[in-house]
Amino acid sequence: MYRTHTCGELRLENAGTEVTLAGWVQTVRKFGAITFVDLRDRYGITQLVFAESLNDQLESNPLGREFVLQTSGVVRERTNKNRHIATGDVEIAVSAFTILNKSAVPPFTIQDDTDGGDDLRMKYRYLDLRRGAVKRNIELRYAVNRATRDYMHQNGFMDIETPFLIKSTPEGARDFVVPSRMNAGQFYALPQSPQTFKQLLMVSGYDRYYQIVKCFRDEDLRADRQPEFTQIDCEMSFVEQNDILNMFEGLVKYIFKEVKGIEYTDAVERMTYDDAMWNYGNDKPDIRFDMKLLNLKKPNHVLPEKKDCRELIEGAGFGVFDNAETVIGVCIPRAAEYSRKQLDEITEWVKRPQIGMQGLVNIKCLPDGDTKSSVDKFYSEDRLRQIAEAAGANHGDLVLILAGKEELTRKAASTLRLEMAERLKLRKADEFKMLWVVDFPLFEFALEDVDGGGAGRWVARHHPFTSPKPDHIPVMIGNSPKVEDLAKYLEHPYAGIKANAYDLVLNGNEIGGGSIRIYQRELQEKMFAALGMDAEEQQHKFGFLLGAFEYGAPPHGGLAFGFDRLCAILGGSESIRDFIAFPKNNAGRDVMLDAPAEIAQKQYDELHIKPNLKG
RNA sequence: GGAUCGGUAGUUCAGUUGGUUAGAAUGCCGCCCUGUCACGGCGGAGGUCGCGGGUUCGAGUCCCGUCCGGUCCGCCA
Repeated sequence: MYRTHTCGELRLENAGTEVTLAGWVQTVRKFGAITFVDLRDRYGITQLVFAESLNDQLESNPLGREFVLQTSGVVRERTNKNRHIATGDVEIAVSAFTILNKSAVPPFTIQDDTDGGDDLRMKYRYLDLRRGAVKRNIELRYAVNRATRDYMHQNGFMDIETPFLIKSTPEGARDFVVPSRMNAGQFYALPQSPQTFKQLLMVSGYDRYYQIVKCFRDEDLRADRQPEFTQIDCEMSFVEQNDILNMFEGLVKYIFKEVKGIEYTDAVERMTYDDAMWNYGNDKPDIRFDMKLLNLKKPNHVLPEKKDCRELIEGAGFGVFDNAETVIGVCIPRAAEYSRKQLDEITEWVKRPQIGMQGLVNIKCLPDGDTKSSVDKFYSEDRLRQIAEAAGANHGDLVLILAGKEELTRKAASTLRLEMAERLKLRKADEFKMLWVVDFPLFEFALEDVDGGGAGRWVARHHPFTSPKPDHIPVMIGNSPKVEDLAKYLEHPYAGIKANAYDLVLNGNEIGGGSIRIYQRELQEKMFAALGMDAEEQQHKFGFLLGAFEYGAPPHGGLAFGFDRLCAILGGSESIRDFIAFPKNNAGRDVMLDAPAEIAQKQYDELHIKPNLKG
């Protein structure tokens, strides 16, 4: 028997018992004739004491960091207790020890505050995973997994596995493909999600399905995006949108309770996409703080008009505002005291290429009620005060105003809002606020081909299986089935046909999204046609689904959560990498394996492919 | 595809207008130390300044290229 206890479980009441422990050497502290060793495993750290009588043995078998050590001895109460660790009341008076394995000196310290950089940690990920900080993330991930499975099981959902080797039907993201050896010249694709399979399972009558499943997308990465990532994928039959929203906000609340011990009792607000864009410039607003955007110009067909604020800025002869497509203000609470230097710094920040604004106008609402602005010479103090009031500013607040092209300005205002909230420490990692964003547009216009002379095309904002809102279905099926007419109806990307689609947003992060699906063949065909697919292509790509819809497909809908991201947010981190045991880097590489890598010529031959490398 | 920051000892970093033998902390090795737990004290070893080219009497430092890593935009739900 290698061990009788773990390194995390011995307490004062175990004093006097003979135990055997096994673990890794965290530190060796030689103190004159006696030697202290901290022995670590997954469960904790226990102090070993080697008395003088063992010195000869230690001399011939010296211990080093990360050696694997088995040791026996009697548990005894410490004379000097350590209050920082759970086992701090006791220590093991070592009577015998065996070095089970030696270790090279690790390239970084195995501690929460390691001295290792990210690159090195990823290369030696198996050592990094020994660190408490990473271990706690992996444990949190398992806790979220377990809570999810509990909740889903309690609510009658079945976990059904779906295949990883499927057919490439690129609609949104680029597919990862796998060459087939037995079918020369043909390829599988790895699923971007089990979307069509879960819909087929609904047709098959498995009316509550879920899966915690790997998905694959061959797109560029970010701190919160990996090429292979995990979703909590769910689908239900005989449900309306509200049934789904209720069921899955319930899931997240259950996870909060089980994993974080947080009773999330508030109702989850439901906000339309249009309202989110109007008030926050963003379809995943962080509503832990207010700071709503003030639209100072009627947005040009971009959003349904809520309130015409033009009179506040028009007629002053300030060309920047007069000529801009959009003018948007953000009220920054308690920031009127910002110095010229600070304002210049923020101005430079919005002028960075990533933001791309030309400049930044400010209005200071001074504590004494006076108003001071960078555009004093164009606007009367009364007018400035009116603008500030419309932005929700009180004495002591600062209003920042951006002007320019609609989409750029809205995005910049949204980013500025988040940045200022970050600086004001309004985005607290231990505060959680959920939000459903509903009524997304069914389509959006992809500009990808426009620069190259193409006309652009309509694509599904969510995916092509999303149902339009019921009162918009006639537009699809009725009198305007043609793409041209549809395009005419959709004058601009933010309006037009709305979908029965919804996202769950947590602290400004999209953690899940889904939709009520199309379940009638005719409507699905119209949808495909709207996306530019002719009958032949529809049959080739999705014939199996259209066929299934002819055999009694029930009304159904569902959603999928980004599991890695959910874990990262619950763990208070922006990056999902530390919540994945073996993640890939920015360029999609596994630096530990050094993958991807070249394959042997024999493998190319078997797969009937050859590389076509330029240069 | 683009922007931006970084690459100097095992590790994390400093390194002045270009100027003697490139430093600190930590880790590692040796010696001392009987209650440490970030132990302490003394000593020591450890460097292709990412790589290639250029400017210069002289380059860690300036210029060009390239590779690697971080973050972001495009892309992606």
